[in-house]
This record gives sequence, C-alpha cells and structure tokens, in this order.
Amino acid sequence: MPKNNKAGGGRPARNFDPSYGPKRSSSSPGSRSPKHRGFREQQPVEKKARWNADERAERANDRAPRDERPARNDRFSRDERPARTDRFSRDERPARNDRDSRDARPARNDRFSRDERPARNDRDSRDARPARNDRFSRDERPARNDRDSRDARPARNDRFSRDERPARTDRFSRDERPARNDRDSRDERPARTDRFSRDERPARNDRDSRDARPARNDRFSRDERPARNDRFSRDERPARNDRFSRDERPARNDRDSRDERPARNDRFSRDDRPARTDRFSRDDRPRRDDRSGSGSRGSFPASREAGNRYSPNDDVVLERLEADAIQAEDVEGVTFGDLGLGGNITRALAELGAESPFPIQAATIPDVLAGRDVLGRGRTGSGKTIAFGAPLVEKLMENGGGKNRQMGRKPRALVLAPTRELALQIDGTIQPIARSVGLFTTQIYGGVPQGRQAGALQRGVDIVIGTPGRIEDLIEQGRLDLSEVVVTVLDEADHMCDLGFLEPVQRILRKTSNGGQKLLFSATLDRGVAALVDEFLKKPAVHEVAGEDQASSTIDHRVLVIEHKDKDELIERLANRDEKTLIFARTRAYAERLTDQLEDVGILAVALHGDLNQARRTRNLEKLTSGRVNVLVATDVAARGIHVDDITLVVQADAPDEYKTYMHRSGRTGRAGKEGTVVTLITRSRQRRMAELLERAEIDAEFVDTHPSDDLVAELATR
DNA sequence: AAAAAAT
Repeated sequence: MPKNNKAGGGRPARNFDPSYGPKRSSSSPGSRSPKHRGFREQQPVEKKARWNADERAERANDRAPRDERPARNDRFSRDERPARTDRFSRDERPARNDRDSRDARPARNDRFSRDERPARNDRDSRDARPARNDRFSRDERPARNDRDSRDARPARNDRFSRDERPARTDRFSRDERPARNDRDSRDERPARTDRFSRDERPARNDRDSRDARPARNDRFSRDERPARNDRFSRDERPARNDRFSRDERPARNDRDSRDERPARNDRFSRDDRPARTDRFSRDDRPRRDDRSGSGSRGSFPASREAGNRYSPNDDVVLERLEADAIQAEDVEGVTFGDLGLGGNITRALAELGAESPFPIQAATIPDVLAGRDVLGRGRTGSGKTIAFGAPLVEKLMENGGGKNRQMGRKPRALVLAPTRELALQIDGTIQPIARSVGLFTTQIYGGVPQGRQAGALQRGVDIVIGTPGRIEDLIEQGRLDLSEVVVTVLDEADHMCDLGFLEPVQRILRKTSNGGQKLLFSATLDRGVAALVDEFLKKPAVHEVAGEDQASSTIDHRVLVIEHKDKDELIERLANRDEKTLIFARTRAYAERLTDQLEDVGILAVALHGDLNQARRTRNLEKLTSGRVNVLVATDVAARGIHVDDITLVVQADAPDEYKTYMHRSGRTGRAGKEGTVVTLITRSRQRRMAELLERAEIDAEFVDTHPSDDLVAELATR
C-alpha cells in the first residue's frame, strides 16, 4: 500500500520537496524598487551565457586524450606529476576570479551601509553563502530556489574584469582560498598520497577495458533523455511482507541487553518515562505485525540465526521509542487546515507542493500546535521538515503579537541540523512558510563569513536555522541570544546525540528559554536521544508512521559481492548512466579520488565532502540538484536529510558501518514514493557483517557475486 | 571516519 500516495492526490512526490513550486527567474532576485526591502540594484552587465551541451562537450574534450595524459598512477605521487593544467579545466574555468573581481564592482557598499560590519565581508561572502537571500528574502524576494543556482552558477565571475581589481590575494581567508578549484587546492593539502589506505587504492588494470567502451559524450545531451518518473509503478513490485519473521530478527535482543550498556540505564530507565509504556506496547505496533511470515530472505542466509550475539561494540539497534503509530488511512481527506494551520501557511505549503498532509505531518502538527514536546520518526523522504516547520511557524505567529518586525528582536525558534547543506535545505522549506505570515528566518552555519549572519540577527529574526558550531560561536560573541527561543527543533536528532555533537547541542539547548518546547525528528529516532529527552523534554508525544517497513518501501536494495580489483570499474559502469546517481565513500580522500576517476573516463561528476570549502560544497550539490551533473560522490555529509529530486541510484562504494548510516544513505533515493535502487559494493570477507547490518536495518537485500561485465551491472545502471 | 567554528 503506497501510503504516501494516500493523501497526496497523485502528486505525493512534491509534498515536501523544497525545490518544487513556482519557479522564478533567477535574473530578478530582488525588488526593483528602491522603496522596498530587498531592493537590488540592476547590474548593467552582460549576462554570461550558460554552458550549453556543446560547450560542455568541448570542455570535456579539452582534456588531453587519454593516451597523452600521464599514466594514472602518478596522480598519487604528487612530486612526479607533470603539470596538470588540462585536468583543471572543469573547475577553473569561470570560478576563478569571482571573489577577487567583486571588488571592482562599482559602488555597492552603500547598499549595505546599515550593517555595522565592514563592507567587504559581505562582498566576499556572496558566493559562498546561501545566506544571502535572507537579506532580500523578506517580502519581495521570489522563490528561494533560484538562490542556489544563482550562487552556484559559474556565470557570475566574468561579470567583472579581473584587470580592474586591486591585488588582494593575501586577504583571503583560508576558507575562501582553496575555493578556486578543488583540484589545485588538493595539492595544498598535506600528504595526500599517504592518505589513501590500501582499501581505497583500487587495482589499476581495469583501465584497459575502459578504452573499449563506447564514448560517453551522450551524457551531455541530457535533454534528450526521456522522462522516467512514470516508468515504475510501485504496484509492480512483489509484496515482500513475508520475508521477515519477527522472531528471527536479532534487532530486538538489544532490548534485553540494554542493561549491559553503561551510560544508558542511568539516564533513561523505562520507569522514569511517564506516560510511555502504558500508551504503547510494542506489540501494538502495526509495523511489526505484518512481518509474521516465513523467514525466507535473499540469497545470503549466512547469518540468519547468527545475529543473536550481542557485544557492546556492535552496531546495535537501540530500542525504538514506543510511539503512536498513525495509519496512512487516518490521513485521508484531512487538510492542513484541519490540523490547525492557518490559511496563509496552508497556501504557502501548497506552493511548496504540499497540498495535503503526509501521515507524519498529520501526526505531529496538532501536538506541536498544542505546545507539546514531540518526538517524530518518519522514514526518509516522508515529509518531516514540514511536519515540524509548518506548525512551528504557526505557533510563532500566534504568539508573536505586534512585535514581528521589531528591529533586533531575538529569535523565538531554533532549528538545529548536523550539516550546513541540511540547514540550508531546511531553511528553503521553512522560509517561504514563515514569510507567508511575515516571519523571518536566517541561516547560521559555518564556512561562510559571519558578517551577513550577524547583520541579519541584528536586524531581528524569528527563526534561526543552523549548525551547532557557528551558533555557539555567535552566542559567545554576544551576537546571538537564544534566551527567547521557545521552540527548538533537532532534525536528525539521533545523530545530534552522537559523540561530538551531543555536548554542543546540550550547551545550545541550555541557552534556550527554560521550559521551551522541543521537537526531535529523525528517520532513525531511537533511545540514543535519551540524553536529551531526559534533560530537556517533558512528557513528549511520540509519533511514527505505521507500516513503514520494507514491504511498503520503494527502494530496491542490492548487495554486489565483488573482487576488490574490480571495484573501480564497477563504479564507473554503475555511474555511467543518464539519471542522477549518488555515490557514497567513507573518506573525503576516496570521494575525491573517485570523482577524479570518473572524470578521467569522461563521466561528469562532482564531489561533496568536508575538505571542500563551503562555496564549492554548495555549488557541487546544486549542480546535482539542477541536473548539470548527474553524479555526486559524497561522504556521509550527504547521508542525512539531503533531498535531491530524482536520484534513482545510490551506490555505496564503501559499505557503511552502521545500520542507521545505511538507512539514511539509501534514503537519498526512493523519496516520497518514487522508485530507487541502492547498490552496495562489498568484498567477500564482508558478507557476514553486511548481512547483520541489513538485518538490523530490517532490510532485505539480495547478495550477488558480481563481475563488472555482468549483465546485472548494466541493468542496474540502466534503470 | 565524518561532521561541526575559526584560528
């Protein structure tokens, strides 16, 4: 039963999609009237032509022919490597001077004069920072979607001639500098070569086979591609309910062993939790009940019975919080208005493509509006952002009174996310909702200059959306005061409780208003959030969606058991396709190397990981979103929350270590009821671990011994 | 290992 289709009126995929909605021209991002906020002076400059297919192809061709290029191996021994200019063509091109040249721009400072900060910060920041719009966003700024593309597009730089600009190189901060081209910057990175572990270094012999393969230029004529969304009907897939037998799943055992886990019982003993056990017994939960069939499962039975051992270091499934399970049927015919949202917000949601609520939204919105603390679990792509974002705005509006536009007012809501890209994306959904009732949002995250963010805060915002580091930073600087924050959201809440995140998050939460409402959301919400629940939440309502098991999933999971030497070629073959592909690598270095490798064989690909500066991260993600590139190679920075339309294939070049990571990575595809495939590459020696991980994730996947030339590989790439 | 603040 395609639950997500229920109330979606045939357009389920759009419900939560921030990029859906009226598209506005990116050429007029601000008001043309000087009387209005967000007035944006029209630049009397020529618009740079976009790269068309021919130019792209040409660009690809201006790389030296394979035979003339240095042997591949030298890529890893920097010193021996000859000049590499040819390899830089892609990134260098226009991206180069943008920042420098901006200084040549005539007389813009006055426009920012009301800001206390030095004029040049905001200039420098302009590329990197998605935050820019919020300055213009307020009333007249058009749909936010154009923001990303504006910032990312290469077209900008050439608007200002390099010659006019004073030499300034020395003034660039570290973050901005490497921005020019990650390829160059890579050379600056210390000891790159030795960062590759044996596992990452693939055999090179696969190179030869590549020459025999057909040219890839067809990749550049994206426009000829037929639309494919309609090709799959979920109903064609066989039902799979019978695959799991509840009793076989080791996932439950950890419950019993919870006592062995230190640091947990003390803070979250079941007895402490009021109003929980009595409300939901585990056995009531429908998601379990439909699994009582036989246990046949995939083609790798190895650990079916072997999963019962528990060791403290295992990647265990923490006990799921007992939750109210909303049934998809319960949502039929319900509108956002019925749930308590006002007309403006409802209309804003409709513009975002959310015409009627998804189950998780129907479940949590009333409780949020009622002021309760809420824990929400809905699987990836089920619409969680709106589930907390819309009622949050409604609440602020109700309580805002007349102070909504008061200068320097303190934020009353805070949304925390684990990555900058996710914070940006969340803002993309919440901002239009907030704007519809006259509330302001701002993004506060690192990697971009602080000036604009601080300026926005000083003018006054209602909702802060950001990542922990910069938020703490601004708090310490006295530029951000959370004392009036009455609603705090933790997206990816379980992740925010992981080592490294938990303490900053706790510190931040303590700075919010005492007794403020807390909303914790994640697709994998579990008792890992106990540390926060105990300290910050009062009698939380816990919601999940019934029937979110694999039987109702739209994702097809495959595990390819391969020879290590075949890995490179396999990835190339899988990525050589016309639809969007997301490849996960475990390390930044490997992500980078894989990107190079794909480029070397003519597959346009970009990377996303923490070694890139924020400008490039934003730009590269936008390239995938916009379809200018179809392959993104990422670390787990992209594992959670990131929504890109129509990623139809996720390749895990490295298998994840945690079942949650698997769930989040694979959740980048198959969103909102669309079809998707997840392919995980493992070597023989990892089969057992992988099987156990999948059991914990309650995912049924076929394990197949695979060679790059197998039909299966071609078939997977084609779908 | 990655992420999240700069410095």
